[in-house]
Amino acid sequence: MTVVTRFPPSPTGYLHIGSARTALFNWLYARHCGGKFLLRIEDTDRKRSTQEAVGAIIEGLKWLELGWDGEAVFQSRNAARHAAVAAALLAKGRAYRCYCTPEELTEMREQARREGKPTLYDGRWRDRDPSEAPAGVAPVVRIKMPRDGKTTIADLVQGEVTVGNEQLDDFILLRADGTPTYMLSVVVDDHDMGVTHIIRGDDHLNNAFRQYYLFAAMDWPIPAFGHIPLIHGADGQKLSKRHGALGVEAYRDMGYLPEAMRNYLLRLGWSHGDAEIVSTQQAIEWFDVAAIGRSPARFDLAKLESVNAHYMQASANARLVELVLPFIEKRQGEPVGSDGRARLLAGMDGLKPRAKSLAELAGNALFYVSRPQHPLTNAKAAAMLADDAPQRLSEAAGALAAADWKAASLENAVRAYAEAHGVGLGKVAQPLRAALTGSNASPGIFEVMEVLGKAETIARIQAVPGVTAHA
RNA sequence: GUCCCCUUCGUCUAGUGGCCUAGGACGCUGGCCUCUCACGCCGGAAACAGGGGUUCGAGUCCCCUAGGGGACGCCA
Repeated sequence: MTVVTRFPPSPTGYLHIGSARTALFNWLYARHCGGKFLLRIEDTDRKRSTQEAVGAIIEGLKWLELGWDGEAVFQSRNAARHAAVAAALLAKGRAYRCYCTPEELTEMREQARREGKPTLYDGRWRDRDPSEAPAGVAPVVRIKMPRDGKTTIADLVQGEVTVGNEQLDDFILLRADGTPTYMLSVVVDDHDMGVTHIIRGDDHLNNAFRQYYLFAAMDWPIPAFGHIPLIHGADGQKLSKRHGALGVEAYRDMGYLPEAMRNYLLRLGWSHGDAEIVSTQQAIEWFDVAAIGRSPARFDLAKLESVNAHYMQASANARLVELVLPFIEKRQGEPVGSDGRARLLAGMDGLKPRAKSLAELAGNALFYVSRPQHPLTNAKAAAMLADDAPQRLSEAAGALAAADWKAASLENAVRAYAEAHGVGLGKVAQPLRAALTGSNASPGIFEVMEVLGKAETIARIQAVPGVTAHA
């Protein structure tokens, strides 16, 4: 049997982080089994679905590099088919028309709650003769669910879950206006698309029991279910926009790499022994729904950053330059020239172990594309330029001018200068750092000089107020 | 209110009755390295929610309590 999984977002917003993980798991499982991963846009709620949301979701999946097989299915286009299935169920006697008004249903629920009973539809039209139908009320179509006994689902993640059938009411298949409900649409589409494994958030666990009987009523094979726990915010509460339930594009814009995002999301709920850094290839090989944990996980930005830092260090310098460019250009408001790009590439080895995100990398790399402006805004760096620093810089510039322009020889020159004047290396290196980078923290200063080149280095030193032209 | 699910360091987790004086990772922290900041390396603090069973033996199995989450729509 070929495994077929699907990801069915409703296009009412961006692709948020929990959905992204669900998509990842479905994608991994399909790839692991050599099966298919399908995308279905559940746009049956015409009022809330938007074209922008469809675009955002597709962009999000593409960014995460979770490719789907075949064309995306738009659920709204299958409405006629869904209605036909409801009609078939009606003809088979597995469904019936219900003439209750919304007000009547509300009253029914309120009373049930008052009496401490489950707030479910009581089946009052299940066996009533259609001739009793009130005039002027358009009926809905409801499925006939079993009235007693219990139902057990062997969930791939949760294990065996049993519920009393009295908890399952005759839910609506077709609304009064003839349009299908979610419950009908998913089942019909999952069947028609040949879905074999439904892996989704455990907020759908209850729905599985209802859908189970809908498949059964049509004599369709019942797919396997795997309900994964939801992701919570750092405070343990439901993930909301305040703490992490951002669209994946927000994480992209914060400067996280897609492979880091995948690795982080993978470890949120799934594990393989002590493995932390798991390549996508390795994940496909190892992934198993049974290894997904059953308790909800909290979203932890610090860990994401750490994983991201790992993948940044593993990235090729040229790729990092391309990825960081937009961040730098956004910060300085103008394009980076070819000199700047060349410096970024040459300096990347020193830059990348110092950043956990592309945004941070951009901030640290700014000095390579534009000169520090005096007076420096960085107070600590400004302090390094005080007192006798200008004199040291003037003299050091002289020592530098004679050196071969390589980090090692530049270092030798500065060390020799410091020794000759009886000062620590830091006394010279720190003013140089402030002069060249405008900051008190940077890659190794001799590496910086090499990358900047002789002319630029000397120019930046001479730009420091109080430094006398020497070289 | 009814039903379902969950509960190991702050966080993500390993653990499937003895290998656990509970392991790893992030974070925190002490140190080393050092031109700064990182990286890296070495070390530390830090958890089986509580209570009953079952068993020679329980983090691992059962029950109860507490806490957390989810679902109860003519939304998806």
